[in-house]
Amino acid sequence: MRGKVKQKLKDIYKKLYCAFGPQGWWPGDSAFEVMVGAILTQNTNWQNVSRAINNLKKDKSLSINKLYAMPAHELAQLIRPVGYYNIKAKRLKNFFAFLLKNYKGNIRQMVKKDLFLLRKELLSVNGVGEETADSMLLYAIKKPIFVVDAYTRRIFSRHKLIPEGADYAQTQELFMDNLKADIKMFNEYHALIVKLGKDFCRKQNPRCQECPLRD
DNA sequence: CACCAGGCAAGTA
DNA sequence: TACTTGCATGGT
Repeated sequence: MRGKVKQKLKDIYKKLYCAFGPQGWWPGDSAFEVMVGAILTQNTNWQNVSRAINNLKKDKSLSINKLYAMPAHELAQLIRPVGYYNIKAKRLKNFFAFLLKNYKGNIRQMVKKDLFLLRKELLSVNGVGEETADSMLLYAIKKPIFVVDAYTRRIFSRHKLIPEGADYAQTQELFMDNLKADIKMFNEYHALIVKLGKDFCRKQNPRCQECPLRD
């Protein structure tokens, strides 16, 4: 019975990968940039995040020391395109404070830490929730953890692999309990789910008929 | 015009 | 515990 689920998850991955190819996530020049992007992208599209990050680069302030020292209202203006810019400026600052206090601002020092201990620490930062924490862990410091988002729950509950209204942990367990902990595959799988969701599963999207998962 | 995008925390009952 | 609401820009 469980074997069927494993096979189904593998098949879906294969179909997505064949249909869309590797997505090459996460765009970013450094682990720090990826982590900043993880907070900026909350409930927003990547194009807007890209603009905000370009603003930070153009201002030569994309470093923890510069950003931590910058007044919140000034940071907020630079990240304006992402929306929710006031609250996200605070969230970034909370995260920087955490990074400075616990790791001397050095992300390399996080890598040694136990995965689930580190996850718990990240979740203690106000503004870092489960998806943001897992995105940081998988995409910034290459830990084997599966990232869940709204698309993941929608698509996999419709395919009856998780119950309707399954929570984050339950959805994550579907993948972590039934797939080998392969960092590269987790990376692509989540990105492919997002790609599928964006292109085929939006409300009012007539392309649903062409969905690669359709039988 | 409506609706959505790679969420999260705080408030309410 | 389980809903609801605020946060806000930019694309379709």
